[in-house]
Amino acid sequence: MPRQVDHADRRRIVAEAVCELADEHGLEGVTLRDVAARAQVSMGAVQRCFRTKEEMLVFALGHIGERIGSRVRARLVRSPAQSAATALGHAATEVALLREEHRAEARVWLAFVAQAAVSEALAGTLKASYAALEESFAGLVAEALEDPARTVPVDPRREARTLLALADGLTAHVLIGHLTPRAAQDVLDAHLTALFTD
Amino acid sequence: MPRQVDHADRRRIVAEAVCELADEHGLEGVTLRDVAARAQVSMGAVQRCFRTKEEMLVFALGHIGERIGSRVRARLVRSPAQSAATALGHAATEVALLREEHRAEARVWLAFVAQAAVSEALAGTLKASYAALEESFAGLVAEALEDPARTVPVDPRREARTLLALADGLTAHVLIGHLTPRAAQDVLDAHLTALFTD
DNA sequence: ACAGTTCCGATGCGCTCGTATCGGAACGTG
DNA sequence: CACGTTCCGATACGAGCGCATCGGAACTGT
Repeated sequence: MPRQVDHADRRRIVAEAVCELADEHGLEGVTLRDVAARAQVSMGAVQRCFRTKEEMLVFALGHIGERIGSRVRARLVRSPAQSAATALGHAATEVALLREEHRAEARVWLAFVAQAAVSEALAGTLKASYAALEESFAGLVAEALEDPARTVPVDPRREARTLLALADGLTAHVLIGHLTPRAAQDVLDAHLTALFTD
Repeated sequence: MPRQVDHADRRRIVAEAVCELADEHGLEGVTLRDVAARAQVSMGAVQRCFRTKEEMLVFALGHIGERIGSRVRARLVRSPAQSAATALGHAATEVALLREEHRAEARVWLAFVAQAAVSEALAGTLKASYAALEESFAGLVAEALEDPARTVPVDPRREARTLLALADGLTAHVLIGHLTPRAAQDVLDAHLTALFTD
């Protein structure tokens, strides 16, 4: 067996470059040449890792989805003593990518979501990510609201979907400058408070 | 004065073509040639209406924003006798573009939102549309919740922002296939019900 | 009818894109 | 130390892009 290369690792490096460029110029500003340059490899190397550009984009989407998902999961288990409600608030904030240092990820994610509306391959990857998030959220909502003294019954799945959609919508509105991150956080907090005080 | 052409009208026709193509192949699938062909005019005519492609896209965004906005406004005044709460529900459904026949508009809108995250020109137009919607919604929320018997005070502006973000998030989730239109409508209805029964 | 102005369809240019190709560098193996 | 395999950098290619150009069609006012 002659010269071998860690393909998995290179794919990750390339995916990072894709995300950086998508953050700066949008998804359509991502070209193979620029990606290769940013990743400090040759175009040939990129082509060896991914047969086509679409394959590269799909991998990059999965990569960033994995990163966000694992950060959310980390938030959920960091402090086992916290209430489910608190955990849910943290996780939702994480999903909404409101913190300044995650603005880039938010832009990339939004670009992928828009593209997924017309690309079956991207849509599949995205749906998997969202399904996993919805599951996590639904579990947390159920746990946080299992108080038998509640006057109004709540559908955990529906509340999870609400939270997820709200987080995504807030992310978009922050990105285009309609809301400040602070205002978005305020909206999110108010929604959660209302959810847990009914 | 020699031969004259209704430029405003042609711009509208071209904008329609832009939206149709953006719906089918995403915003980056929109080329001047395809737009001209779809609008049944020559490329030269398109170039006469819009100096650059970006100018064309900005106009198209404004055009579709105007269409959606006026539809929302129509919903708000159609039946003056309806309660503010009902009007708000209708308007929110309209903004979320959940009805099948508006799916195309939703895809176009999402494409523009994503692009606006990296394009100042588009972001400006979008912000104006959202600001107007938020204003309308905030007014309706205030009207619907002016019941002095309410136990918990509500910030109309914040609720308007919540509603707007939720609607946008739901739109995106429907487009990528994570939610069915029915499920999205269900989420929206539940949110409004909770808002008006607290 | 003619002159003057506006408009636009056709065409070309320069560029960038994604992809295909291939010769040689790199390296484990016998 | 060659040999064989794997890898990749450089380059070529055809397609498609946005944009510029321009000659003549179309139409108005005289």
